[in-house]
Amino acid sequence: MTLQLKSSDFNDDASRVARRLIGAILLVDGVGGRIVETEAYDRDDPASHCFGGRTSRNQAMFGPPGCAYVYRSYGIHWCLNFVCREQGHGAGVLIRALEPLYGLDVIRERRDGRPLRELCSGPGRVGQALAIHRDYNGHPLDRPPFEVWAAEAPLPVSVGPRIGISKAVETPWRFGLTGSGFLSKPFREGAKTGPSPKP
DNA sequence: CCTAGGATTAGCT
DNA sequence: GCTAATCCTAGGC
Repeated sequence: MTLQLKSSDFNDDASRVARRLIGAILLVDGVGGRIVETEAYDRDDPASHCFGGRTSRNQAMFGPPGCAYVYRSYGIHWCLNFVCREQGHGAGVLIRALEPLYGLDVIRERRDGRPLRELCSGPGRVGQALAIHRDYNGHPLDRPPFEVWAAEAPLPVSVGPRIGISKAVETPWRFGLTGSGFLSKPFREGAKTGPSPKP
């Protein structure tokens, strides 16, 4: 944990940011862990909340890069995204899963004592574990309560289609730490890219 | 104004 | 595998 990401690190294509975030450490009030799964969403992407332009819900995604975009999912869950690209573009990275490492007691309590594997393995679970809520919408990620620390070494990253969407279902903008036991779902075999572990 | 449906999860069959 | 839970936005009239 040596390099804290700043807003300029997010001024890039969402897919590149999404891949680069695998292995990074995300903390909210000191609680969190290693990011093991992300998805990219862009403006000209029918699956994105930004598709069709600016609305009251998605306005944070059109704000400065390196801020949070928080949305309510299925009326139940709060999901966390990192805003990407230049201000006004409309792009983001959904944080889909963490390997919980910091503040485990707090996380377990918020997650009702569920098993370790189920604490942060899904976007709604991440939201609950880190106590994400609407007041964080638009909040800069390089200021408290957020901290995002860069991954320290190149890691094996799996790539595949995004989950739970009905449009652009084939776009391979889901990224995951290869072999992690904390993914929301496994990746198809052979969906690897970047450095891979020796067989 | 009205309402369909969603970047999900947990619990049950 | 199936589906209820639950809110609120976005889009239609």
